[in-house]
Amino acid sequence: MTAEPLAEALVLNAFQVMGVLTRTGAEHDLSLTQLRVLGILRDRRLRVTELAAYLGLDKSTMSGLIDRAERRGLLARDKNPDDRRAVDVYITDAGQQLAARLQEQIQRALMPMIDRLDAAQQRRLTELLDAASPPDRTAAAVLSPRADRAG
Amino acid sequence: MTAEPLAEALVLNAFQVMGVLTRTGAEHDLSLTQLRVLGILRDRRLRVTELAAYLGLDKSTMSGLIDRAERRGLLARDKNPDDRRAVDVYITDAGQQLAARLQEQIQRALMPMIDRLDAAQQRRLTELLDAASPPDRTAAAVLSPRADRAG
DNA sequence: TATTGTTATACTCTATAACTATA
DNA sequence: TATAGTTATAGAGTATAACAATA
Repeated sequence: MTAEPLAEALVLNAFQVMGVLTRTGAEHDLSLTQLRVLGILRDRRLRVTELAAYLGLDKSTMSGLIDRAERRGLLARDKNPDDRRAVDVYITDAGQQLAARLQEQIQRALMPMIDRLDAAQQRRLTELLDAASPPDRTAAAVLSPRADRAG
Repeated sequence: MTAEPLAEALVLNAFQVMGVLTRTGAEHDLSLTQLRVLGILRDRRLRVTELAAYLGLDKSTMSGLIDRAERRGLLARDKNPDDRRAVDVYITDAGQQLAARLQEQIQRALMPMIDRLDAAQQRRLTELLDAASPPDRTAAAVLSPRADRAG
């Protein structure tokens, strides 16, 4: 086999983890993208364009995502006082509460995977994943706030 | 910190791997779902309902996905000879070639992550990911054919 | 002129409900 | 009756292009 077994394991694992995130989000009618928006805004207030950059999306896409989350009371918009073109986006209390619940639920849903390893293996896997993951502040921010501060 | 560091590492890593898959697919105008369809059909011929079950999607969703892939010449439909209600779906030569190219490109795109580890670490990470991942034949099948046969 | 954000438009992905054809 | 697949419909997510307001 010329195939890279690690590549295969990474892809398989990623699909399983994303499955957990997708299903957990779906229980609250949240897409993966909305999940990330909530996670990112948990400890930041960002303008529309900055948020779009975090997610790698167009600003027009961002407008729609914010609209729908705002309609549900999870986010809100504010005029930026320094630049009257800009719009700041921030999470509401309701959004904050939902984000906290999601974090718990995701951790719990990942437990079956984690519990397949003993404590030493868990530590080792964490180290290796951290070592393999290039610093990237835009990637996750779904679990704890500033989960992305590694970079 | 009560947070589970392994959970966080898994999520961060999953987003990075999915980013690679999404970007690679996008270079060929393929969504993540179309990528998976192609991967699954690489070495199987399935009926519409079976394919939908693999992906966890409704059969009506599946119809649309197949329509669009068929229009692009990547898949084709066949009447099932044994059950005249059923429709078999299979990958075309063009689809097979595209799938092979995608596999190469994905492997190459994952290399920056993999190369951050030395050979022993790579083996160890592969083992740990395999140990942590519950058997799941529906998850991946994006890289090599039968990448999902672990279960 | 360039940037920020929204809107109009179009396409993909997704599910639900209704339908046809077969079993 | 139940199952296989398609179609109609609706909504979310996405990008491109055009626009208004501001810098």
